[in-house]
Amino acid sequence: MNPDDSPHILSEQTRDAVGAAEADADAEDDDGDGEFRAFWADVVADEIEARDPEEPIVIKGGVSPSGVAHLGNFNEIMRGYFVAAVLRERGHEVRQVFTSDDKDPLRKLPRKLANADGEIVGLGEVDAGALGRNLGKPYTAIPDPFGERESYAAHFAALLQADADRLGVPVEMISNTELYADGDFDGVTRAALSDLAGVREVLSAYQDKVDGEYVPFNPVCAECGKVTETVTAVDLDAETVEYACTDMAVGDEVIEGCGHEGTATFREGKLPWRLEWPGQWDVLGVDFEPFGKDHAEGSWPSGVDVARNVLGVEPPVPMVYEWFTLNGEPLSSSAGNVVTVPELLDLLEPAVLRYFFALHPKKARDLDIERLDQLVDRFDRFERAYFGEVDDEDLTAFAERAYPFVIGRAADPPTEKPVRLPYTFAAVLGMVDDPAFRERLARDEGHIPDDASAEVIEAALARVEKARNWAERTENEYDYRLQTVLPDAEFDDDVAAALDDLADFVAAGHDGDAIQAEMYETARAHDVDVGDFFAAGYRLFFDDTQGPRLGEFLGELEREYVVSRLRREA
RNA sequence: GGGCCGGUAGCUCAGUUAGGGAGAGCGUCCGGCUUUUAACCGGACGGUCGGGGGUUCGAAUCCCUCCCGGCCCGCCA
Repeated sequence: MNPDDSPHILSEQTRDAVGAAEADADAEDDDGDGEFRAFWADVVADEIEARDPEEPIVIKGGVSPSGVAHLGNFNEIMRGYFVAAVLRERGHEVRQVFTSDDKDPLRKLPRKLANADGEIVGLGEVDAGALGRNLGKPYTAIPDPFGERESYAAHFAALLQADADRLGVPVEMISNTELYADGDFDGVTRAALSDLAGVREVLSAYQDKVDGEYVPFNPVCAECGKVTETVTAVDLDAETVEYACTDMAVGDEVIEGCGHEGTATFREGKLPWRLEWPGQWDVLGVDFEPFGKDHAEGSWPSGVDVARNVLGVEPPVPMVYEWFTLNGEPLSSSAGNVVTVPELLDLLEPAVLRYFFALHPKKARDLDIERLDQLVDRFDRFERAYFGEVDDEDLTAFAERAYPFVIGRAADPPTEKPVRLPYTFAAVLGMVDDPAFRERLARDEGHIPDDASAEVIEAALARVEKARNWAERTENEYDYRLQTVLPDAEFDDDVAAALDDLADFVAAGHDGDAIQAEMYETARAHDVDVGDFFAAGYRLFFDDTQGPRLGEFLGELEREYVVSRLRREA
């Protein structure tokens, strides 16, 4: 492979500066290097433009259906999204596609599945037999274990489509099975099978199994429906192959063939991955494709080779992205360490999630659910930087370029900064349910400007539900709620007497500051430790050992409720 | 063993394209908000930029080397 074919286009120090300069004739640079790019998607877009591609420019992603459409899979869509958005902003017509590689055979049972709502369930909760009986068959030939869609593949594709919709990404889902069925792959298949010696020579450099007998086509057995790998003859004129349905090794397991011998057309089977991937580039005219680092040293080099030397096409601009970890551990659906887009959207706004994908792809990133507040804080700072409120040149340069894409408004960037409640404060507001009360508390803390419109306020308060879900899910220190019924608690006599006195004080009508001060006075008067007294208050109102500054908080509540609660009456 | 990509403060990260001040947020500590608790405001502490060598007037940034981590180097995708 030519060094220029390295997929690490965001890592290299000396890129093809000449090409970039030609593509960007108005770039002003003194030393001849390319224009500085604060946003990686612009670097990629430069590479694409330098090739002078035909329009529409095609951006692809794709995965093989597996158990769960998790956050990592979504790189395939979101990394392309930013490049597509940048190219559109530069005036290009762009088509973003996503191939569901659903003619691949199911090779082993997934441990976990995601239902239509993106919730992760175990195999015990679905018709697992529908999967187990169909090992070896294409995903599109396997019933949906949830019994909702026409196939397992359709179920999985619908999940990703729904996630893309949730994040506002216009992506066109393409079924690989349909590409074969419609004949789109006929030409590629013919090219692969018409020069077997050439294909074997190319592939044997990457795969030990490729020998003088190897035929790069996997027919689907007409008898048992499984994807097979033993082709005994090729008839190019008829566009068919002869095959025998033999056993297939999958790791340590063996998926048994049925022994059937038959004939399959080019549309009744599939190409192996190393040919299929470049085949997709050819068929779909792909100009750019991001892929995970696992492909970087494996199928990418062979794909480049196949594209040029078997199919006679140029491979797309590549981009390797690093993998995410979740809570410090690798994403693994079998180990249960996965998170889906819908799950995350219960915890944060779509813009924050898009921001996460806008960060530099070559860095391995951990998504720490416990520390989700840090991610949101970083987004908020990123947003403030866009509006010129942060004294950080680098961040500001990145934000000025990337922010409009992150919030999905490249065409009409906002001119006013949205009102944002700090995430942990929003979590605190979750302790009460009344929106008006939430608004009053937020105003008291100065998080809502006096002249904010109803729409702005509603948008700001929308974060409260997210943050509250986060506090509940992680059971962290922000997870407390105002108790509507009297918690089960017992107090010493002197604490009880102090609570009664405080109740009288509140009943007499005082504001929050006064109540706060009185709490100290009352505690002293009854010879009660101040900490114990506050703890009693937190127990009564939150059934917890800690909470917000109590006196001022009680001043905001309905007086009658506070008085009766302090008297342990209701 | 070979190749690729990473390694910056306790945590999460920016800065590496374009060599010149080592940074942000969070956490911690101290202080303020009329006397502990969330929030808010101010301040401090905190890093041999993985180690070493080299180039340079000057290196987190370029080169070499070593260490650590992930991925690939069977099959599959």
